[in-house]
Amino acid sequence: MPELPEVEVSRRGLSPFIVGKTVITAVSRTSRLRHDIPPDLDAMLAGRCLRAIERRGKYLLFDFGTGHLLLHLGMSGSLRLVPPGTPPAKHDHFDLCFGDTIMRYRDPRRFGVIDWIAANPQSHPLLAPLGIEPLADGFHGDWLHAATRRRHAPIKPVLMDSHLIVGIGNIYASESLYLAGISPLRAAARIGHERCERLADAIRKTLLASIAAGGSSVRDYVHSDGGAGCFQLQCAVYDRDGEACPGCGTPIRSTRQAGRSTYWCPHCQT
DNA sequence: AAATAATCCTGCGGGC
DNA sequence: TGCCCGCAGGATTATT
Repeated sequence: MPELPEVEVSRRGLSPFIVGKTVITAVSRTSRLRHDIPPDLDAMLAGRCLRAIERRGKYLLFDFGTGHLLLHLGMSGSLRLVPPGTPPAKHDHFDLCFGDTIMRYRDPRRFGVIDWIAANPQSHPLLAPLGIEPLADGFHGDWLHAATRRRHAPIKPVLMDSHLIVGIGNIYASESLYLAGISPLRAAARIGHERCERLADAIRKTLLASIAAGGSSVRDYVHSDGGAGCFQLQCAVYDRDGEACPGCGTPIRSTRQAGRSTYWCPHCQT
């Protein structure tokens, strides 16, 4: 569910309320998400002060100085702050309890990840293979062009390959390609330099716009499912099969690529 | 090697 | 009303 913007908004929304505070206790209510949750998390975290919350791709890293709490929201995960004493609901798998608030992790499908990293986060097996950050300075048309010369798969699933670029999920892949005017079916290696420039810009714009849309309305309730109606920038093509393209009126089409739904305008995107 | 399918899990909406 | 099916914003693993 959450792509890079949702994770970044969660990071920004949570930070003012819990950075600088000390963990009273950490509570796990399930043993296993995508991987086993370390059973000794409470021992690692109790009494430790949260220094910062960082983000790498769709992962959140809670820096405690002595190590990092690694958290991934998977397909259905969300984080929120609740008052102490709030009873957990179904699928509320993990609490990070501070003196005055609880950061509560909910994940019905349990595709998420919670882990403790004692050493350098860069060397963690889930983080080490990750690709470039699309909002970093190094991500631009030149880079994208060079990185895709040997990729003959359609550009859409290539954009979603986290070993190449992190953070672009199924929604923003379709939306970015629409903004760039590039067909999701086009082989990545057959997109020229100028269009790679446009695509890199489109990705950056799409992600930043979504962060801005979510960031303004998140306060003590941080979520990624659009529950309060404050999230998710209006999509131009995603989930709009058959509707009129906002640019030219041609019906939006959909198909499946690498097992995921894709949406595009066959007139505006070539 | 690179690209696709199968997989982990629960919930929800549509069709009957 | 309920049942069955397919699908869901991720990412790894196995298979062609």
